[in-house]
Amino acid sequence: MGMRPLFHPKVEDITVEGILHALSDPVRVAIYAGIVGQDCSHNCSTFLTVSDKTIPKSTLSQHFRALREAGLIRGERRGVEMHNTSRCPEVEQRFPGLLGAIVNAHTIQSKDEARAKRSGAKRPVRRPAKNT
Amino acid sequence: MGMRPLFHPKVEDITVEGILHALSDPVRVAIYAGIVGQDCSHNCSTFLTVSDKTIPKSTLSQHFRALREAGLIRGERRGVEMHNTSRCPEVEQRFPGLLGAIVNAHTIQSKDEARAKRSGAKRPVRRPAKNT
DNA sequence: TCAATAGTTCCGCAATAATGAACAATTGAA
DNA sequence: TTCAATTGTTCATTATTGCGGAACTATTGA
Repeated sequence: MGMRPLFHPKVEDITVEGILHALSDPVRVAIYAGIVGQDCSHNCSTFLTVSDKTIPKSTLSQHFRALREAGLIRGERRGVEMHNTSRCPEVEQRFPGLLGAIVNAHTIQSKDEARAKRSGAKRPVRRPAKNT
Repeated sequence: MGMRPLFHPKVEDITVEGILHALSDPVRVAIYAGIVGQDCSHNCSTFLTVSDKTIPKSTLSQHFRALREAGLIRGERRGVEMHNTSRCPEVEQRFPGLLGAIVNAHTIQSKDEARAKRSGAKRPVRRPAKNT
């Protein structure tokens, strides 16, 4: 079986559920934040490890697919590697303020976690870890 | 086994992932929107059907639990039934603008869907349905 | 032509989610 | 008190989704 062509939803087909689901995963937000951060491109292998955890490339591939199919990023094959860009403007047009609020919330949380870690507190994580 | 006491995370333990995950489910956003809408209370059985689909009560119970444990709502036993209130203010304090943006985005999407339905278009749903 | 590089797909197993059935808790009536 | 009705929860089973190793595809450069 060959590789199927990359699917990208049209702006009007992007759903809130899709976006929330895509960004409810720590690895995916990390990836997404990375892509949004440097608004230029970004290829996959930049994200081989997220928060001290090595993500297998097959898993990474799936995560990128999830982000793509949620309409959050646009992927383009550039020779042997991928060129990923954020679709922020489009999403912003459809759901104003949504992405900003999410990214912002994540920033807040990261700072909190950093502070908690420094003070040695072991905050219980609500969303149960998926595997060990 | 008796019924365990209802668990509610402290504000500072509420996570973005938790919130996004909780609200990435159509049934749960519907429930949550209902509770936020009439800012007074709301009991479970008001939500027996969501978008032409009857949700079994055991499933509903789990959904309420998910919302509770994500820190989105507060549940209180009032005799035989439940009294659910939104924890909006608290969440707003921790993640300003987040809930507003999500609810707003959902409103936009609902209107789009209604318009699409009127014009008879069958828009593909990106986030695949979980069952059937 | 072939090795190296970068991602993707396939597939088995693990983790999550849905839900019917049995159960628990509270209320009100007899 | 005792019991039926009501409301929600828990358990057990099944279905769905997600992870990740191994094999594969596609492209580039030597």
